[in-house]
Amino acid sequence: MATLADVARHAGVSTATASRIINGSPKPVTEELRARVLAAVAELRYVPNAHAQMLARSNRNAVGVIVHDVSDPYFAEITRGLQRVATANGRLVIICNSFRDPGREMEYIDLLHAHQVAAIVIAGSGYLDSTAASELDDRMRAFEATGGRIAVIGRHQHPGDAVLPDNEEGGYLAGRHLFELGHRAIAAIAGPPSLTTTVDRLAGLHRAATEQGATIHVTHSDFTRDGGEAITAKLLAEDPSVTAIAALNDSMAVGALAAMRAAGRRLSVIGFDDMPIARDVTPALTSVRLPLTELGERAMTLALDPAADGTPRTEHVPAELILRESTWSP
Amino acid sequence: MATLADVARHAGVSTATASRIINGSPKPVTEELRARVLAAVAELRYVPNAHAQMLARSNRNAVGVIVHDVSDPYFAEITRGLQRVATANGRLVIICNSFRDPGREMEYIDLLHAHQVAAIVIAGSGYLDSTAASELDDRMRAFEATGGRIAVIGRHQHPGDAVLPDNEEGGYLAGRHLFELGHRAIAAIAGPPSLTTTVDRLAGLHRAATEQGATIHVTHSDFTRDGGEAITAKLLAEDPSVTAIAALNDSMAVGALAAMRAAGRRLSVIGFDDMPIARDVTPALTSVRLPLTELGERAMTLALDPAADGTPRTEHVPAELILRESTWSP
DNA sequence: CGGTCTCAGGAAAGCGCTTACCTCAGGACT
DNA sequence: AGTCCTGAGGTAAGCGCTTTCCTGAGACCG
Repeated sequence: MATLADVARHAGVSTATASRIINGSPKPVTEELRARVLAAVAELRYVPNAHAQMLARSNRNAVGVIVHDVSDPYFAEITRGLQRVATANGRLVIICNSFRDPGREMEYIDLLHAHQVAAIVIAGSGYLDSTAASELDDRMRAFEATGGRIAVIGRHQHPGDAVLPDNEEGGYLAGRHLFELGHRAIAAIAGPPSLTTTVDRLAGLHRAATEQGATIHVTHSDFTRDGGEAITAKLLAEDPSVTAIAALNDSMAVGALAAMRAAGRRLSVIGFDDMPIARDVTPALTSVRLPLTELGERAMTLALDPAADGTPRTEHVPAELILRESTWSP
Repeated sequence: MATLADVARHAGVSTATASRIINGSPKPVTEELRARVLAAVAELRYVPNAHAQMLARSNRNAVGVIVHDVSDPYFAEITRGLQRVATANGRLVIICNSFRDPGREMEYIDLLHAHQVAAIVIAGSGYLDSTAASELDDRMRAFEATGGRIAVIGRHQHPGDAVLPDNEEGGYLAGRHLFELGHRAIAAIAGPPSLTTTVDRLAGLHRAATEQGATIHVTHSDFTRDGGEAITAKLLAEDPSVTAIAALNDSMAVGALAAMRAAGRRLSVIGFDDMPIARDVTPALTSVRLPLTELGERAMTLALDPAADGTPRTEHVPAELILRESTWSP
C-alpha cells in the first residue's frame, strides 16, 4: 500500500510538499514539482488513507443515517432524500438498518459516534417504551456533547431538530373520507402499538370518528403486506358487518386487498403513505400521501446546517389525501 | 471529546493500561484498575475514535457495497443479502449508489479504497462500453493490489470472484413459455442495451425464438415502470398484431400492464425478477425469479472468505419460471 | 540470602497524514 | 551595501490509539 511518504520519496520532495500538491493547498509550488508529484501519484496508484486524514484534520466529514430498513420502500424513499442532500454537500453517508431494535440503534449511534460523523439522522424509531427511549436519549446526548448533530424524522423522545410528518392529520383525513362516503362500520389495521407513527395515525382516525359520534374497531398488525393480509382474512371471517378498512400503511392495504380478493369480498380500503405500488394494484389504492423524499431532504438539511441558536427546530410536513378507486359508498 | 488519555488520567493509569482494559486484551490486569478505568469510561462517556483505531491497528474492518440504487427494489433485495452476511461477520457496511454512472463508480471505489475497506461488492454495473469498463477495471486492480478483495454480481469485465445470475437461461425460460402458449408475435421490452443484464436476457429470448424458427421484436427502455408504460403505449398503437410482451424486468412489466389497461387491451405479459409486487398486480404477473437475496449473500461470502488459491471463483445461480395469471394462449 | 521467574503496569514508538513554523535564497528598497 | 520582504520548500509536532519492549517488585528456588 503506497503512502504519502512513498510518493514524496519517489518524487524527491518532502511529504509536506506532496501533501500540499495533492490537496491543492493554496501554497504556491513550482510547476515542475507539481508535475513530478502528480506523476508519482499516478505511477504508484497512490490513494490517501482516509483514516489518517480524518485523524490529522480532525474534521468530521461523514454523516450517519439510522433507519428501520432501507429495503423497505417507505424508508427507501426517505433515504433517497437524505442521500440527495448529503451527497450534494459532499458528505459520505453511512447507512445503518436498526430493524426497529432500540438496542441495535444504540450500538449504531456509538458506532457512528466512533466514526466521527458530523451528524446522525434517525428515522422510524419513535418508541413509546420509556426505558428504551431514555437510554437512547442518553446516547444521543453523549454524541451531541462532542459537537455532533442529530435530526430525527417523526415524533421522538429526544428534544432537538426534527421533521414531523403530520400523521395525526393524515389519520383524520383518512377517517373523514370514509365517513363522508357513508361508512359507519370501519375497521382500522394499525401497526405495532409501541410506535408513535401508529399512535398518531390512530389518533387522527379517532378524532374523525368522534366528530361523527362513531367508533372505529382497531386491530394491530406489523406494517407488512403479509401481516395485513392475515389480519384482514381474520377480520372478514369474524365480522361481516365491516364495510371499510383503514390500513395504516400501504403495504398492509395491499395485503388487505389480497385477502378480500381471496374471500370474494369488496370492502372500501384506504392506505397510507401513497407508495408507488398504490396506483398499480387493482383497485388502485386511495391513500394518504406523505412526501417521503422531502421528509428525508429536510431532515438532512436540518442536520447539516447548525442551528442558528441552540433552539431545537421543528418542521411539519402535511399529509394529503390521494383519491383513487379503492373507496366508495357502501 | 474525551480521548483515551483523558480516561487514563481520570483513572490514574497509563494509556496503555486503559487501552488494554477497554479492548479486553489478554494481558492480566488487577480488578481494581479495571473497575477504575471502566468507571472513568462511563463517567466521561468515552467512545473510542474509530479512525485512530484503524490507523493504529491497520486492520481493515469495513466492507463497501456499490449498487445502482438501494431504493430500487431489485437492489434493495440484493443489498439485504449483502448486509445480512456482512453484519453476521461483524463488518461495517458502507453502501454507495452509483446510479449506473461508471464515473461515480470509480469515485466510489477510490473512496472505499481510501477508507481501507477489506472488500468491495459491486452489483449492477455490467457495462459493455469497453472504455468505461477498462478504466473501472484499472481502479479495481489498484484496490486489489493493496490486498483488498472484490466480488461482483453479474457478468463483468473484471476477472475475479463473481456470482452470476443465469440471465440467459431466464430469458430462454420466458421465451419458451410464451412460444409454448402459442404466441408468435412477441415483443420484448428490454433495458438499456449497454448493460450485460439486458444483453444476456435478450440472448435467452432469442435462443428460444430461434428454436421455433421465429423472431422477436425488441425495443429498449430503461428498466423503470414509467418507461415500460410509455413504450408499451407506443407499441400498442403502432403494432396491433403483437399478442405477448416479454418485459425484461417486473417494473417495466407493471408499466406495460398499466398501458394495456389504459388502452383497453389484454396481451400476455411476462416479467423478470419476481419482485414482491408481481403477485399484487392484476393480473398477477408471471415472472422469471432470481433469488436476489441469495445473490447478495453469496457475493458477500465470496468477498469475505479469501480465495483458497488466487483463482477467480464463479458461482452460478439459476433462474426459475413463476407461473401466474398474466400469460395465456392467444 | 543472592539469583531467577513472573506478573502488573508504564514508556514510547509508530500508524499515515496535515500544518504551523522555520530556513534559505534572491530581489526590492533605502 | 545593508536590511527586509517574499516566495518555495522543508522540519517536525501532533491527531488518538495500539503494542512492543522495558521496569520494578514480589515469589520462589537452591
